[in-house]
Amino acid sequence: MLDDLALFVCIVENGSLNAAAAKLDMPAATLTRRLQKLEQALGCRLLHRSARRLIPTGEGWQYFERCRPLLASLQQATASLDAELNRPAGTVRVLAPITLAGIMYRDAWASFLARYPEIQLELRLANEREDLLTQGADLALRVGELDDPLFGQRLLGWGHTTLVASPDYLARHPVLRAPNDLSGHTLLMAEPLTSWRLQHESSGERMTIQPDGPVRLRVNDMQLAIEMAVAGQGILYCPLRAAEAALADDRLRNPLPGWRGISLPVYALWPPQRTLPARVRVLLDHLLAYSAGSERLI
Amino acid sequence: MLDDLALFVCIVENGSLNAAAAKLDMPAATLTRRLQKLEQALGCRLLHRSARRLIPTGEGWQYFERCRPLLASLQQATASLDAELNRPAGTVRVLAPITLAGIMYRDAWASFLARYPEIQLELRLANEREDLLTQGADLALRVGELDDPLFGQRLLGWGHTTLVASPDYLARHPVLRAPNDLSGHTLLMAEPLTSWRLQHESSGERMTIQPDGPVRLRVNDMQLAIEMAVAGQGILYCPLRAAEAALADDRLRNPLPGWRGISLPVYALWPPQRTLPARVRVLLDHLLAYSAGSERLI
DNA sequence: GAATTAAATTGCAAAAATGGAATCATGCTC
DNA sequence: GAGCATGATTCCATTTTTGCAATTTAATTC
Repeated sequence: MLDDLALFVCIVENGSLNAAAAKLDMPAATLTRRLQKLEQALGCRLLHRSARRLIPTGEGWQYFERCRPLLASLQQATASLDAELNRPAGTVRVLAPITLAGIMYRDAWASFLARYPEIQLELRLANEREDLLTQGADLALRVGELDDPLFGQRLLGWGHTTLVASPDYLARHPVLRAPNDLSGHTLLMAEPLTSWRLQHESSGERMTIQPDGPVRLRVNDMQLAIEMAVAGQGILYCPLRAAEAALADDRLRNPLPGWRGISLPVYALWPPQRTLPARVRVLLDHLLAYSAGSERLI
Repeated sequence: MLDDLALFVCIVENGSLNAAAAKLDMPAATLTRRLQKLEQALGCRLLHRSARRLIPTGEGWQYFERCRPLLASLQQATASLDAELNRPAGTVRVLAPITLAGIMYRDAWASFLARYPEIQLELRLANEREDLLTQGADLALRVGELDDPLFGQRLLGWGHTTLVASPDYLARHPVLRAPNDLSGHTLLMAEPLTSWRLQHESSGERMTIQPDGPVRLRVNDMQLAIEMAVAGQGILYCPLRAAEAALADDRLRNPLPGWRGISLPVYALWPPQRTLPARVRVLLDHLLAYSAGSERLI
């Protein structure tokens, strides 16, 4: 109906069925019939047509004048939207765990923003896994294995974890020899790393510790947790990357030599759709390149 | 495409395919498929849909926001136009011979205008038969038989004609006994009555005279021609109705007793279309009623 | 006035859309 | 956590629409 109206407008604009047919790249026969259908639907004749002339009726003119600007706006709107959506511009909404985004990918956001000045990045950080669809997000970063096979996903890299404590703390407390020794220590818990999963470096043996008893501090800010560890307040299980600087200059050490935290896969996840909008596509590519650049060690 | 977009907007407005299907009175299956087709055409997903949820994507929201107001305007425009065109309002353009409209139907226009205050009447008067379509006219009045069977037509009545001359003129000139006697007289010709067609009242015998020789005055204004006849300038062939008043008070007489001008059919003619717009319909009805009221004697 | 020609329309086979029923998926209740 | 109920999707017979070619129509030219 609206499409037929658009055809009618095109016919009037071009002055004949054949001209409109050429412009629209469809047979004139179709135009005739759809015009007839439209006239029937509207209950009035729109064009007086004979083999040689094509003259709008009074009704035809009225419909033409009233509908043409609106139809033109609509077509322009869809065309410009189409162009916009196929250009890396607009808002990209990303869901990510707080620490992952705030520490591991901090530089990735910065370079992304610098590279795509027309994209507005909206980071919605939360340690809880939120629903991509209800949040209206374009992309999510997830740590750990994914369960939804319908969603698009790519492995970005691996997030390494480690136990840390300050030399000061270690000097004041019993030496750790095995993971179970942790139960005698003061522990700091940084969400969302509530399960401490360790792996023996040579044997590959794995252990999972649920530090539920003697936790001195539980905080959902990784930076603060690390500062507390540096301050000698206890042993912390945290992303390797977050503690890198402190480990490098010996403000923190691994309290359990021979053991390290396991590595968790970091995935990018997006809603099921065949083709990703350009603005999301370029972010994904950027994140992939960034992860590869840091040797997938996050 | 635009129709599909309208469907999409309706789906978003109603929150689900089934709700939209109910409102639009079409099966949900159709909605699904046309939505899929639209998404394919636009090259992006518009709605995240699962069995229980229906959430517009970023693209979906953009299309929705941009297109909804335009689509609403369009639908409203067509709806209001539809209502308007089915109401006796707007402009009616009428083609008619000058004398017919100016003298015979003068009162009809007046009463029509009084009765339909919302109609603008546009009378395009010309003695030449002009093309309804190219003139963009809704209705034409035509005197004499019509030849185009495709156009809509109705007989409005009969236009009687007559010969007239002033008593003064008749006293100064030889008495007429038969039509051929006209050739000895001074003749006044009022366009478009260039063929003088006479009929014997009792025998029905018909004669056509082409007064090409001795025409004193040829004018395309009937009123002026009559005034010249009243002034005794010659014999005039004119519509009976135009001379009625002068005949009644003996300023004019029939110069050829026993003969009268023939009667010509007066038709209303309109472009081929099944249903006439309301504003034209009421004018036609009005003219028919007017003609019947004057006993079809014009 | 007859032939020409450009344009709209129609006929027919093929392709596409439709409508109703069955199926599949998933959030909600018990 | 299993069953239920709702909503999207798919299947298939039917109707509608399309595309091409042939036909008709009417203005223009010779």
